[in-house]
Amino acid sequence: MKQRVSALLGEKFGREVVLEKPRDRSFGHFATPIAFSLAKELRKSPMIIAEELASSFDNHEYFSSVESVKGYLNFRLSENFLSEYADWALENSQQFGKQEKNTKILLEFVSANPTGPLHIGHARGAVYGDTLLRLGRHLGYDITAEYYINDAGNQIDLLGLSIQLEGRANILNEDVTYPESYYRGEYLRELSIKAVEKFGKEILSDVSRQKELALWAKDGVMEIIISSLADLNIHFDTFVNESSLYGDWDRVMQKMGEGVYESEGKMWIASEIKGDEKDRVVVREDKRPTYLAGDIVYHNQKFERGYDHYINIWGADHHGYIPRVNAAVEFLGYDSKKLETLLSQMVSLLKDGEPYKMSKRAGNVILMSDIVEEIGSDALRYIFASKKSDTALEFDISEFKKQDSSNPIFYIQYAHARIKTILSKSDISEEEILKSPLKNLGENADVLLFDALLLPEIIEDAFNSRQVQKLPDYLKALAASLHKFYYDCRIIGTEDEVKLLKLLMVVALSLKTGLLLLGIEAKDSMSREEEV
RNA sequence: GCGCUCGUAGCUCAGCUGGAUAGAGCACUGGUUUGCGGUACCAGCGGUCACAUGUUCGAAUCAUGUCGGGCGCACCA
Repeated sequence: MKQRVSALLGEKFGREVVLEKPRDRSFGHFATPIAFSLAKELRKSPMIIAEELASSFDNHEYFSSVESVKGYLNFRLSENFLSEYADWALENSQQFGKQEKNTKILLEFVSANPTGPLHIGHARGAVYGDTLLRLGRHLGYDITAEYYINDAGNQIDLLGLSIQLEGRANILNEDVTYPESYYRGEYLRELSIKAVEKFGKEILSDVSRQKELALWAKDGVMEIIISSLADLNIHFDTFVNESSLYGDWDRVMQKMGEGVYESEGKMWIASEIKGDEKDRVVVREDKRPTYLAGDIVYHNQKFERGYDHYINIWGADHHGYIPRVNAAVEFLGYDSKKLETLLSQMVSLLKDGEPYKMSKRAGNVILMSDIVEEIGSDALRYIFASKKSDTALEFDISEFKKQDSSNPIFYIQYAHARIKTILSKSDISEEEILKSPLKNLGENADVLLFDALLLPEIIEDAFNSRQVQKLPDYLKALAASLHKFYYDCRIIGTEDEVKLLKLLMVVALSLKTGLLLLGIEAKDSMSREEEV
């Protein structure tokens, strides 16, 4: 809708036209301050330019009016335009807001270490990534969702050690002295029990078998991770194991050419000349590769797989890591502009205004699965999708347990359910509703229709700017419009029943489509008894 | 110390490719249709957009500086 108007104006004025939403709806559907920017070139006052421009739109099929107000140019779309667009949307409900794009994107997110269950910080990155994935796919991008499994390096050894400690303490009943760093949490007990079943008790005491134990255990941990992601409606297309990459190391190092060099018995990447603070070690003196080495091979592999664009979603504490990976990509002969790294920031949880207690049982972290159990997947997804991902966030989960308008997710779903209820109560058939033209609706209904039809540009804007919170914001506003309309205007039994029902169908379509893109179920009815 | 980032209503946050009177929810106060789900709606209260300077017809938005918070500054991942 906006694209069409924008294209029309761009053509007419021979320049890019900024279209914005007027603050007050009485100003019209779209507005542009173009007269201000033209004022300088034309050496005329913005008011006069706006007047002239406005009058040049007389009787245009798209607009019922074009007015100039204080130098702004305000457009009001015609009923014909809106009605035809609504018809199209209802007829192609599966396609509403969809596009075709010939771009292949590799989206890597979560990629949490396979050493323990996901915690609340991981959940944010997971929701953010999955929401982007859904938005992008809806817009027609061919996106692959990938999880990178760090199954090499110290943390894997630590996993083996931690299972042994747990098993020795609880199965062999030994007095165990705990080292400074090891993993803790309930999942280790289960893993140690299963390990004994599979390998026998000896594996708990044999230090030389730590690695064997860990490599077996990480698959179990990945199962836990994958299943808790599935609870959030998040699924990955591909998994890449870090351990599988090192066979390629020599070839990749060759490919880096002068990007790597040897010094002090170690291999370094010359990342400083590519804008990093300093050069970094990639292979230690004892020949063990560093974490960066794995990432270099991994990114090489990504680029060799031939995507048009790459997106990584990382925890914000890794932001210092971006320059060195970009440097490696450049040395490998690829365009680092194709690699986009987005950050997901810390989360602090409150419950009833108090800091949420970390669970000892879980090893002093807040488990994602605990929160999902407490407030549900829909609410958790909504919370993370509704805030900018790259700023720190604090939220109180008690707010999302309420069953009233203070809980936005409830509020939106209730709007959808209200529409479904009305539609089911009316005697008019769906066919009849669809045939009826959306004309002479009156001002309130007209506003609602326009709001509902705005969804496609919201989706596009949210994805392109990577600011997924624009979608939940929109849905909340649309739900508010609906509730207000519902309150003001009776529908069943009125003369306008047919077309008002059609209007509501358009609203429901946008709500449902929008919720789906957030990975949230659009309910057809709300039950009062239901307590999350 | 250096780098990144944030500072908007009592609280949690939107708004930031410069544009019309700075928004929402919560909290607080007061109201609502002889009606389709009141699980809703309306109104009020509440702001020096951290501070300063600059650029501009126009700055919450851009630039510079100051103050304050967070994160990073590994041959850990």
